[in-house]
Amino acid sequence: MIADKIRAAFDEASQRHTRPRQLIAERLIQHATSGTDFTVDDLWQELRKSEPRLGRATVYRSVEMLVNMGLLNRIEFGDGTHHYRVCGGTHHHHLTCTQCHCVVEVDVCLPVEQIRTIGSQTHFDIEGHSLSLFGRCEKCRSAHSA
Amino acid sequence: MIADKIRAAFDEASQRHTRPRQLIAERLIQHATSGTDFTVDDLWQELRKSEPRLGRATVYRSVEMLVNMGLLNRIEFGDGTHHYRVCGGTHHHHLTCTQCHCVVEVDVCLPVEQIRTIGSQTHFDIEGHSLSLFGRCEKCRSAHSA
DNA sequence: TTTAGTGCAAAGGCTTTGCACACCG
DNA sequence: CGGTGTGCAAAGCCTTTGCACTAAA
Repeated sequence: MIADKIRAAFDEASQRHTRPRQLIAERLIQHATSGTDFTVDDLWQELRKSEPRLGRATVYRSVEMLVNMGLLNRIEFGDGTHHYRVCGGTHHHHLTCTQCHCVVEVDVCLPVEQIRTIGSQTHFDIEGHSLSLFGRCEKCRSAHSA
Repeated sequence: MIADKIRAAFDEASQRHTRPRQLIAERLIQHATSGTDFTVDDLWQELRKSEPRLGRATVYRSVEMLVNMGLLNRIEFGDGTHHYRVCGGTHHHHLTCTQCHCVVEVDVCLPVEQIRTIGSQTHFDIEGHSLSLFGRCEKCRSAHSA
């Protein structure tokens, strides 16, 4: 379960159970459950509601840690902005609406043997890939169909 | 030819042939020819050698314009940095070395019918996609094989 | 001459860092 | 208590903006 993974990640990376990290973990679990993505600032604003003194830097530090541990996925948009998203582990990619920035998980992927071929052609040791699809979601299409 | 495309892009988007734009075009043609990618700052530094008074903002403005016209491709790295690259038009993707950041063009791509399927499943009007492969290039692998 | 395009410097946004303090164990 | 983790504010980066000026047409 994702909630356990998040808590385990904090445990593994640190020596103390602090209130800020508990709050961050809780909020991330909610995001994981609802499948919503967020910016560091989103997260900070949300957390500040219940803990006004929580520092922005703390949020940045936790997010960085979780990204390094592979629990949080950084989604880059073409315009240089980016969101984060809890990634439970299964390999998947994202389809983002270019208008409202909503994100949907998709399970398209590159054929494995194609990746292998590229690896041997280029003499690269291929470690990973990221695939982003862009388009307009149903809502935005109908809203702007005029 | 790519050189013509770059010049044509400047012509189309503007009314005057200025020295800064000529210099930028020239430099981009070189990058296109050698297949090297670059940051805005790289480009600015290079141009400053021959034209010390050339402003950073001018480079930013030109790069933005060319990205919008599809002639320059912004490559996002996982760590939030990004490079630009002259893209002659043919559809392709990039394989980047996670160690030295060198970039190779590859012609892998998602099967078209998969994209279509996703579109209808998600009710998105899919407009495009970006695919990045990461790995370690031959040089870096042998250098660090120890 | 006219005004698009430029250079400069200041302002902006996001992120990181330094440091004293708090608080977990 | 001891030291990790925190909050705060300052500093850093990269990028954009405002504005007076330059130089293409």
